Amino acid sequence: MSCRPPRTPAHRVRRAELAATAYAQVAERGLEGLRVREVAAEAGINHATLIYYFPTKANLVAGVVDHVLGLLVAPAVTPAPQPDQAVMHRLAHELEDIAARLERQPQIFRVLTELQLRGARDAEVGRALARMDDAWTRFLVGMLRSGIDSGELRSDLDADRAAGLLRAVFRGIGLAALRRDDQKPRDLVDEASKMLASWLAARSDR
Amino acid sequence: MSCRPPRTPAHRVRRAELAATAYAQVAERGLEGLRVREVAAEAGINHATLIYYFPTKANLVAGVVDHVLGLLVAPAVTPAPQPDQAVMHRLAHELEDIAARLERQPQIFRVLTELQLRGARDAEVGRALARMDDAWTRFLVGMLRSGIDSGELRSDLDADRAAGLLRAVFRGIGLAALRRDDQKPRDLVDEASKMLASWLAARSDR
Amino acid sequence: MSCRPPRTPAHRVRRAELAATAYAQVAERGLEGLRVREVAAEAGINHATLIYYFPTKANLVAGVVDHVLGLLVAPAVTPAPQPDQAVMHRLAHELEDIAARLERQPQIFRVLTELQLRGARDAEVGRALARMDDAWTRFLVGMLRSGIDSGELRSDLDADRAAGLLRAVFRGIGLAALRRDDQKPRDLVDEASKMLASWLAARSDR
Amino acid sequence: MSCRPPRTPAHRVRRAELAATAYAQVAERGLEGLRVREVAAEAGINHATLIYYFPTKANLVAGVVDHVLGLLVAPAVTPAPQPDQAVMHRLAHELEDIAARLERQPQIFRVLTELQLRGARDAEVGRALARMDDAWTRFLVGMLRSGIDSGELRSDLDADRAAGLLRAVFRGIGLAALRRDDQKPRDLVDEASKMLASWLAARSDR
DNA sequence: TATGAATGAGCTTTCATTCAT
DNA sequence: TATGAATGAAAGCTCATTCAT
Repeated sequence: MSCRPPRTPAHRVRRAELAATAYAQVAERGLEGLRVREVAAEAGINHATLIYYFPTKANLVAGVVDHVLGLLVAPAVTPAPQPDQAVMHRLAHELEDIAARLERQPQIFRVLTELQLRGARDAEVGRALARMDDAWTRFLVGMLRSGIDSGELRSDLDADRAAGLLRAVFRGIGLAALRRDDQKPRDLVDEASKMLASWLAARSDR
Repeated sequence: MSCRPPRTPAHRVRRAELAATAYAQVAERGLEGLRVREVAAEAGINHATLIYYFPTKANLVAGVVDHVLGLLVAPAVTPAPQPDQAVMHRLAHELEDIAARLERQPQIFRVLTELQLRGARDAEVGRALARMDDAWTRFLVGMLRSGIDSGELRSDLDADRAAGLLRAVFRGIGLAALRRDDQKPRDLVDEASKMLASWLAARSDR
Repeated sequence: MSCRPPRTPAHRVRRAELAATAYAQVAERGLEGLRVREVAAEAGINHATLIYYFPTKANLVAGVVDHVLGLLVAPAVTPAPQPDQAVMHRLAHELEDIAARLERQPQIFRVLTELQLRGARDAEVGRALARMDDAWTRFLVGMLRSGIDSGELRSDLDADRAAGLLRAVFRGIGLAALRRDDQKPRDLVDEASKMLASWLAARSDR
Repeated sequence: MSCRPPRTPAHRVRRAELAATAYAQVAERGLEGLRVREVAAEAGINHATLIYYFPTKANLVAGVVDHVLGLLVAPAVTPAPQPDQAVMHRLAHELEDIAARLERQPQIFRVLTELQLRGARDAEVGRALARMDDAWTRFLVGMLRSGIDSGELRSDLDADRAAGLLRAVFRGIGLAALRRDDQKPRDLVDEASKMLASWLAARSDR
């Protein structure tokens, strides 16, 4: 409280490392099971030292939020297609990205859900997630609009409403990570790809 | 612990009431914020009395699970269509049901998500949810199969995979309740209805 | 509090039975582990019914005291020798009695020790035990005096001091029940018999 | 639980002090009346601080056990006689030691009895007491053997059985502390000294 | 920077006891 | 007599946070 820690690069790096450790704990035990002492022990430092970097537990949770958002915007497994490519191709890439995450780091969806639930009661978490959601929505709307304009997508599509549904579909697929014995994420994504194509694509055969 | 209370009808009713109170608390403050004393206070009884009905907190959470499952199988807002009706009609009814819940009791999706997260770490909760999920899956698969057999749905549909995606879509729509300022649930559901139709329905025009 | 239960014979019998049940619980789990509900459950009645017979837990403990004292004065395994028999013979009988109890119902010494510890802090229990102890002391002193008078015991014996030591020896032997893997009670008693003889008996060989 | 406190000398000292406080509480109110909060209050610290040193109540009880054993092996009031002195003299010293404790710190016998009772149900406590008892037995047996070999004690003595009875006698004398209005411990010990002499000593006059 | 020690608010659970029926 | 329901006073324990060094 007296002297806030400096924002040197080394400090930032350390904070990021500790936030990653906290993220791992949340993935394992849930936000409810997050313990300051446990995170510090996992990081091999004294709990008071952790508090030096994150003065309150809320700060630590904010660090976890940052970490998750960082993971989400991180370079996907496959290189992102250019904006000038076909919309259906770009959507397929998004689905591919989700499938890859579901296979390699399913915890991210779990932690994200934990944070969304908390966001409803914690204004700071809520705002951060809302920002991310808005950015995602804008991205989807833009993509859909360009597809509609180019004639690749159905002309009677409402970009805003369609983006809302797209988000719901993606979210729903991500939530499959919460079931243990679910079917292969790959199958789910392949089927979703067909569904979206039949829904969005302009009917060239008419 | 020594002498368990009897299972008289009155006792069951009381337990159900208290579970409902606990459910409301979870909806408001999350599973993490569930407090035995708070639930008792809300119900206007001593906390020890609550423990008389639910000897442990885990029991109380199990009561919340039962309550949620009860809500989910409760008679939907509109009368359920008969199994001999068109599949698309029945699917539309499912969507309608979700929309109605999203408008009238959105907490149910919030609590359900809380329970799913806990289910990953709490075997008892996990089992109960898995049972529900399995029943839902069987229901969807059966519906899709009958549609495929009758020629109403695309003949090349894989009922199991399609049911998996359907579940994901429904789940994703339900999760819209976690966002505060989302678009109208009705719009989301209407759009989803179109999407599912274009995906599942046999192309009579070909 | 309003109406104390009647003292009918049936009532007394029931109280005695319940006290015996409580005694068994104390033997098993200690005075600290005595639970009103547990005793009631063991007796197959509602805990409130037990409270009807023993309005407070202290009453129940008093009942256990009575039960233990009853066991102690109960007809010993072998018929008690007449007061006109040799003192050493009567002492040997006392030792035999302890040995028999150590073999058949060692719990009695355990419970007795529990009660003695409590008696230091609970006036009611303390008084009851003190009465018993006094009676025992008087018995021993009388026996020793008659032996001294008759010339069977050493003439220079101080009956009061000797009785005190006798009590200590008996108590110490009884406490052997608190050790699990102790030597055979029989050996202990036999050895004690020799020790007391060499200490108390008049030296006829001098 | 996560990060156990270090075992620095200062820490050990503090633990010992707190264990002594707990010991005093047990002496005053019994093991049953031992309260973590009460001990902390008596020590002038917050109860959570006490838990910092003794993470569980069982740990605290173990600390009390250690404290008692430490008191028992502590340098007796009078300097311990050398092993080459007469056995009867050494036995007399043991009795003297008990008498001194009975007069100066009678609580030790009370607490010891509490612990013995608990040891029957608490494996950890039981083991610690068994170790002490074994050591004591070995000490007595060794002493008796040397006396028998040197001709100071009766040649027909069975060292093991005699040690068992000796232990019982000592224990019984120690238990005199549980009675409030008992005779002087000194008288008891003097009488016991005579008794043991007549029992153990070789009859030089025969 | 880093740490061990210390703290207070609050949690679930236990249990003897009371009471209306 | 007998019972199920209800209660309040604790109890042990957890944990984020503070602080002196």
